[in-house]
Amino acid sequence: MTQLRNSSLTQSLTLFTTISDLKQTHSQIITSGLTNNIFITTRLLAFLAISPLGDLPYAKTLFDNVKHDHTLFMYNTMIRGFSQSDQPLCSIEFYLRMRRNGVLPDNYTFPFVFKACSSETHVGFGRQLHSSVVKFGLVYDVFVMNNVIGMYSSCGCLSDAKRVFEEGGGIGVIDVVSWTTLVTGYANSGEVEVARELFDEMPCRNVVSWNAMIAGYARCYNTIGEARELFEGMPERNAASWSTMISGYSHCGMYNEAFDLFVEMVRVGLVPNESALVSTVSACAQLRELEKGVWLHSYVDEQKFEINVALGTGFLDMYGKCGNIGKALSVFNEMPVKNVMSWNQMIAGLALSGFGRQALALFGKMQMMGPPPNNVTFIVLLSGCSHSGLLKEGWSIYEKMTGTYHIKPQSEHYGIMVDLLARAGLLKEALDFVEKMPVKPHPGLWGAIVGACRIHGDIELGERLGKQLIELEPHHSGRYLSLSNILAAAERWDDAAMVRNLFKERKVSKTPGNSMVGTGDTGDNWQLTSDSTTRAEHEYL
DNA sequence: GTAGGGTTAG
Repeated sequence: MTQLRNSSLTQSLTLFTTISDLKQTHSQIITSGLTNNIFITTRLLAFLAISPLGDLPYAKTLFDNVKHDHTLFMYNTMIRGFSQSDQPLCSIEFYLRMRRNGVLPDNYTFPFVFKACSSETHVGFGRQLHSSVVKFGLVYDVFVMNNVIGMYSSCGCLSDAKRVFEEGGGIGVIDVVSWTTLVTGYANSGEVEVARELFDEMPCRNVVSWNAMIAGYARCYNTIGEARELFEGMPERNAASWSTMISGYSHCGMYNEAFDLFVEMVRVGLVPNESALVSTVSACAQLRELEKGVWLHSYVDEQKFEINVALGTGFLDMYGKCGNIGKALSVFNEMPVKNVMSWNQMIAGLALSGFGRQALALFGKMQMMGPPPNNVTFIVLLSGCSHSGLLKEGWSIYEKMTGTYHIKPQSEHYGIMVDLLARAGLLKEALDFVEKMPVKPHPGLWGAIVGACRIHGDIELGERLGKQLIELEPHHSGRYLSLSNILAAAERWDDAAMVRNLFKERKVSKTPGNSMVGTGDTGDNWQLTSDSTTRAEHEYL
């Protein structure tokens, strides 16, 4: 048996780079009888809980199995690990467990547990924690207080965040991070003007503060120009500044601008980061410009950048949207790690390229060896079935979603199901489906059935639904056109013309608000036009 | 004896 000395173990703990190395070392620790060594256990825990190569469930198991009492440091490590995981509630559980066991929190505990309650649903606990901070005399710790501000900000409680910020200012515990946190809070709550006022008031700014303000402006198409202005005028830029701007363009639908800025970033010799790459790939996908996407892919290969899940998913989306489904498949197959979005995107690519059956087959594989499907998986699958006319398969997917996976259908799922049934000519079934829906159907669902009635020649049903739909949405031009098309298909030219006239007279092609601009029309006038419908037209409807 | 923040991603 290998007898390890304490010091060599400690050394090896800082050296391993993979989880299997660590597990091997852990088993050596167990066989060497060193499990009672608090320091070694702590080092292991920290690696497992915090390192990107870590393994949180394994950390939890180790935590639960230590022989001695847990130290404050161990609790802090677990709280920190879970605060940046997908189960932040576990941080709160560890905090409560710590308090139950009589361990007192310190200035390292609070920042992470505040992060864990940065969602509207946990603001109540956040408030309790805030009063604990006061009780433990930590209001002079700027790290703790900035996290209080951050917690209130991301929970949408801007007035609380502002109050804490001002109180901090009163006792001299705010710094550039406090300002930036508050600027971000206002920008994310849609109060970008307030964010800008604060930004202008800042006693000093650094590159992160500038990036935060740019991100606030870049969120929205109306203000992206301001974002670019700040970007051009800032004293220094880092990779995040560029990727903030690029993702802003991509998010606002300005895909060419996103791509051009990425090219500019590379041209000036900067190394793009993960998020710049992901945003640019997504812009190429939206542009449906295969050449740009291929250029980006070869650039990534040349630079020997690692293609992680997000980037890989972006590439397969791009190839799928640009019509190169074979390349999308090879990217998908080569991805070492795939998440639910990667699978969804690949299924969508197949479905939208007309490979409905292959999409279903990939879903079968996903059920066996992939992550659990989510609501998006089913949207993608159902629309694939609808696209390829796979009626029976669509029904069974829908049943699997609600039965096996207990996913509650949303309006998207309902819409696709109606489309699927109506396209297949099952008009009565589609109608039945809409009438039995537990939520109020969107008028568009009836519209889909009316359209299908025309294609399948069910004039009677189409006419009845078409009239109802006009009553439901008298200002929607498409509703008049659907009815008119149905009547024309039945060669009832006079009726069809009457509906078209009605539509013209009601001026429904323009919304009342818009028609008043530049035409001299008044709202009353529009109303009058609407009322001037002839008796025959009224009777027809 | 060990530690920490605010910006960017599908």
